[in-house]
Amino acid sequence: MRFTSLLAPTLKDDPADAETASHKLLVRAGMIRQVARGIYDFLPLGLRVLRRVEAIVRQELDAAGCQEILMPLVCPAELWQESGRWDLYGKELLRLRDRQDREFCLGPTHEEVVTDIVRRDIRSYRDLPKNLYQIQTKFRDEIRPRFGLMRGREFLMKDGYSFHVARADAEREYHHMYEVYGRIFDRCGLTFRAVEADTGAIGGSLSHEFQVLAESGEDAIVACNRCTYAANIEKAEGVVDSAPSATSRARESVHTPDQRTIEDVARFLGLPESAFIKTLLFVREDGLPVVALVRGDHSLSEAKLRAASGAATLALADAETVERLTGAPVGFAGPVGLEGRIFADHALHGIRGAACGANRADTHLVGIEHGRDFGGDTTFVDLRQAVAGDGCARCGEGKYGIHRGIEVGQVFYLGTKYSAAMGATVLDAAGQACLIEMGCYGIGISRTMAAAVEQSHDQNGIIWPKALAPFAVEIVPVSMRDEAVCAAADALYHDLRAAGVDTLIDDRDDRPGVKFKDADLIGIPLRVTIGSKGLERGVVELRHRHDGAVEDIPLAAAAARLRELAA
RNA sequence: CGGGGCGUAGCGCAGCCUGGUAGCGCACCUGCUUGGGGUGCAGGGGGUCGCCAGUUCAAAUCUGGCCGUCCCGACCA
Repeated sequence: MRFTSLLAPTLKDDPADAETASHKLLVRAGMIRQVARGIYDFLPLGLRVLRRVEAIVRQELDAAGCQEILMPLVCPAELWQESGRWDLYGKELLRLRDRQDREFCLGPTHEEVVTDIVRRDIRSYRDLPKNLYQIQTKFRDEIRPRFGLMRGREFLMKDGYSFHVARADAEREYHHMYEVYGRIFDRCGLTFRAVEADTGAIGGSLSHEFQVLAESGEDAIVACNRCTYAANIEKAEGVVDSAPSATSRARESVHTPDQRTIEDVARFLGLPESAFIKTLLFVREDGLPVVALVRGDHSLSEAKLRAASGAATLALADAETVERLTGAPVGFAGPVGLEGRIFADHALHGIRGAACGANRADTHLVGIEHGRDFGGDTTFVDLRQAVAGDGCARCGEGKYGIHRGIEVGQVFYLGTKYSAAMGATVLDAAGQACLIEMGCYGIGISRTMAAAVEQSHDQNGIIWPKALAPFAVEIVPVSMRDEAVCAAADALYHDLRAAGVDTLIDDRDDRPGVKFKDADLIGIPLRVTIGSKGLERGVVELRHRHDGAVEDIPLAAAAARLRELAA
């Protein structure tokens, strides 16, 4: 490709609306442009990178026995109503009506549609297993799109679905996909970790996320420093020392005017935060209130509460609901005498001498004791969000460290959630109808592109991993007005193209400094500079973007050398 | 949805407080110059100042509403 025919509008200044490295650099390098909030154009260079990620994903999936299909972006409401997600998915699901006033949505994921395919056309266990995937633009009307491609509303995603008769086979496929995902992200040149994950609203029972490690990541993940255990923080179980056991004492109520937060009340009463019972009220999607209790110095993992309470979604109760449930304004809730489904973290089991809200305005209780004052109808589960330094729940020896990650892929074992809701069955060998066992597997293609930039850039621009770079080699003729330089650059360009090396030649009539800056910004791995001084000695300069290493190579051997390096 | 910021030329910004002919840098066009890390000089084109209403002799500037966008929070296969 000649630079003069390429649309690559590079910018000197960071765009004012960009925060993260990938957002700034992808815009500056002329790869993407924002069209609307969370919606982007991909310009030629950006599209090339996107295609590279796609190609790797396709190759690995096809090699793993998956088949590519393409499902519609616009999906009929009926399918979503059948699975129940039309009502559960919330505003993230962009709904629209056609001219006949029929309801549709823009598909944010395709479990319903793919299950519909399978139930219509697969009748027999002999037709299984199948693993179907698509690479398609998705739309989710995110509450808060941000960070450029990292959390867009419209984005490119690979979503795949597996169908088996036997659960054991389905689980084997899950582990198979887990391996394939590792190969895909390895080939992309990314540093990542596969971590155990919450299954969230999509349901199912087993899930891993593939997290690209980067400071700017939106997710927190914990990893043991002794064993291989790693998990999303919302899922990770951590071992914590139990609270210093206080002596049992009589329950009494104390006047705590306007002391609402644990921090306030702890200071007011002169008690450690760990002596408090934090009481949080939520409302399930069906309106049922759910109460969570955690120790005052701990944070609640909503994902764990969601799992424990069997909720598809949970929302923190608003002030009005809190008053209705506790009879007190926000800030004075406590478990004593509270009705409803109550879940308490293990750390509260056997607690004594604790403090909590009294369910009365400006009042707290002290001397609270598990068993005596609360706990009769309380379910004790793990609700606490792990923190750095917690003991590892898996090996029992290591400690947790916390890392930031960008979720680029996730695999789920779904079981029969969708096949049951939508009646997807096959006849087994005995002629019995049985529900199909499903798995689903996603990769954020455009997000992977952004994650690569987050992980690999410097002050001057992007440093593309070889496998994702828009071109393998960039040729920079120092001057377009020097015939010998132009001839040599052109010859090399043609040799490389003939050898199948993706090559960009910067044939703009610009100063060399301009070309060097743009080359660094765009981030092609290999740069060949051809100038009159070098040509006099029969050499050109080869510069490696990733480490800045520079070497002179004979012009005559340049094509062969570059082909070797680019392979 | 709650809180905050911003909206002036393609990009980055000043001007707004204190109303009076719309400016700077980059980019772009022309000429010369320069040619191994964003050359230098000279000339030039380009803006209904987000939109609508109001106040005023006069609004980029003051007031109200709306829209867009960014950040924080709630949320998130």
